[in-house]
Amino acid sequence: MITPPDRTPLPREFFDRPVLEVAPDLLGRTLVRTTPDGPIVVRLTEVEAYDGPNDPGSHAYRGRTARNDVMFGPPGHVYVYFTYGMWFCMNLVCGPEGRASAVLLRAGEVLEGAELARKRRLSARNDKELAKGPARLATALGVDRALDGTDACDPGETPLRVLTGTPVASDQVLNGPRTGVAGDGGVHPWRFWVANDPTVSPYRAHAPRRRSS
DNA sequence: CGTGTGATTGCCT
DNA sequence: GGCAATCACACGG
Repeated sequence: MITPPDRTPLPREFFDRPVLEVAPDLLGRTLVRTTPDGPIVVRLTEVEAYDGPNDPGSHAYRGRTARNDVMFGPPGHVYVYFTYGMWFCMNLVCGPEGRASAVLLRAGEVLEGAELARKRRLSARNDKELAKGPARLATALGVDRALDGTDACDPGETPLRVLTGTPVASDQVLNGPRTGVAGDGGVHPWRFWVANDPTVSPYRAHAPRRRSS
């Protein structure tokens, strides 16, 4: 018998903890994106931790700027950034406030609203690919910079929130090097994913760009 | 299946 | 000016 997922929103205290505690604890949780056309619901299967100014892989490593401002704010808020000239990726800010740590949401399994996600992810060959990768996840959910700084723990209307869901047992959580992170930041095994889950994105080591002629 | 490369813009040095 | 917390597609085995 299948236990229905718990639909209680995660409180701000959940995120007001060290990012290395929060990141694995997010796996299996339920991400809800509210759109005018209806909700899109995703079960989180892959995340990465970024630990503020002490982490060379973090956007906050070189201090506060206009882009990463939200990371330095209170936990439970959404940090969205634009990258490679085309894509958005989303994070949830963790505690303590001011440390500028955050969890990058990298992949998930679409539980509801797959038909809405498919309209934004026309190249997806099947439903497992709808949110397999951080930019794909953001695209599937219709997340862009308009959501940067929004509060995922607001008790009222929120475009994005996280529910208790059914957290993954710790022996089903694997970890390894972060994807696409260059230099010293690549040494930290701060990518966390659900074992044997087909919606987890393939690992890609960081590849420096070559000059085109 | 794998590897290689072009796309495209904003950010930071 | 260099390059990024990426993706899609082409091509070869």
